[in-house]
Amino acid sequence: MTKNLGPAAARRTFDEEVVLDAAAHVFRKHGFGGATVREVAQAAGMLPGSLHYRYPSKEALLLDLMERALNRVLALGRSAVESARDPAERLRLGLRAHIEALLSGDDDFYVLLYDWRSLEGAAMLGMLRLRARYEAFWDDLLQDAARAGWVRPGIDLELVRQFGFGAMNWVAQWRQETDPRTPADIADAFWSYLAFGLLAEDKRRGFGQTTRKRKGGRR
Amino acid sequence: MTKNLGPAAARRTFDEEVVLDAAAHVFRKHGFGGATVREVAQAAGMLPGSLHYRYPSKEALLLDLMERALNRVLALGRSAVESARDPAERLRLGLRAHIEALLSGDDDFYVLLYDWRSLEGAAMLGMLRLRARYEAFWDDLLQDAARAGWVRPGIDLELVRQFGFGAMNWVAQWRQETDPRTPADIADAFWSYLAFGLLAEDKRRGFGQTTRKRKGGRR
DNA sequence: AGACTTCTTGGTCAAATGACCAAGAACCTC
DNA sequence: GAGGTTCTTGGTCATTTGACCAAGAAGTCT
Repeated sequence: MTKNLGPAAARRTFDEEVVLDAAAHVFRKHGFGGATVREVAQAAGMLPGSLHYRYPSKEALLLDLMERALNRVLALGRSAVESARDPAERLRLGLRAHIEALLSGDDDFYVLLYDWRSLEGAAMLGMLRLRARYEAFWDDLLQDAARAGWVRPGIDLELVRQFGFGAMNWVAQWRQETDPRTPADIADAFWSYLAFGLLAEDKRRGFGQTTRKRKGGRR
Repeated sequence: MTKNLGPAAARRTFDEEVVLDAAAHVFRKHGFGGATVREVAQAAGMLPGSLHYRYPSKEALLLDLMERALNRVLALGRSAVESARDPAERLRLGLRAHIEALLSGDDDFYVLLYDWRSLEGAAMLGMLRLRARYEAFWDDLLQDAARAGWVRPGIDLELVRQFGFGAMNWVAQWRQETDPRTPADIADAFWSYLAFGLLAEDKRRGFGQTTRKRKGGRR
């Protein structure tokens, strides 16, 4: 299967992948707190000592894992989006990429989503910095769309990003393997709801089209 | 503070609340797997033995806790919604109630959101049944709106529910105590985005207003 | 106040857990 | 194939963990 990739270093990275895959699987199943290094080792096909040789602590595993996850979504998002110039289309493609990543079966993303609270101190800060890059990726997409006049006025783009993140990430929670909707179906439906809204044409009058009764001023 | 509510039974329920509050706090902080019964006991102001007297196991705590959480959101949602007849307004009020609950500081909801994976077997099934009641509450709201002609055709209401759940629940993740937006602000903004969509008026032509390229047929 | 129930105390117990390591096997390089 | 490096083995070790309990204290009721 995996032919000889060259000398030692290559196998080392390969091994690391295997270990992180195992960790992702176990952490996803039990949560970081509930998982044991022994089970990770077993899932990786090695003894606990061998795992310890590669990773000195459980937390180190979590860190590398979440970093890998973040790099992966970011890479997938960027590559998905680059094929289109149109800002709205780029948003749609980004949405697709994110949801397809989540539903690809890669356990990494679940750990990224659900074990955030297990990070501490510097580890947390590092992750936040990395996460900020992904958020910036989306903010760019949104701002490009807004600048090109695609977005109706009065919309808080940061709120939209969070709104979208929530909707997308939640898919990992509810979507079953047996669901007839493909990831792309779901993404496109989400895009359509988000872009056009739910209301029927004849019901769109009579409501403030931006938030009603604003409280604080814009920041 | 808490005046004598009457005889023993009252204090017992009060005690149980205290214990569940403590459990909610600890589970939220470390996750169910990472939390210890000792810490729960301490947070509840009692020795581990006393906690054991009330709850025979850690899992029993989780169960009661999640049940309480589910009953709470459901009750809050129902009561928020009953003041309006208009289907769109009822949706907006439901959204508000859900988000305000999440941001109220009640730890229960975080446990409900993040420790689902710690449930097993019958416990899981029981929770699913309870959760279904909350989902049904929302489906009713959505179907009422659709039946009254508020929703543009071709929209998958179940998908909309999940879409909304995701957006709402995610708020618990990102919203900081220092955020100038009130929970109601956020809820109303979400409602506006969901109802009207993001696109500017002049950009709404030329796209299929429902999902493009449907794959499977409608179920 | 006496009888009874409820709850707490302070601890035990076996199992699990994260971290660690000495000794040796496997591998690589020259 | 010798010498050095990398990795594995099989285990140890101090803690922590969930569960449990006998004995007594506190509360309740009549």
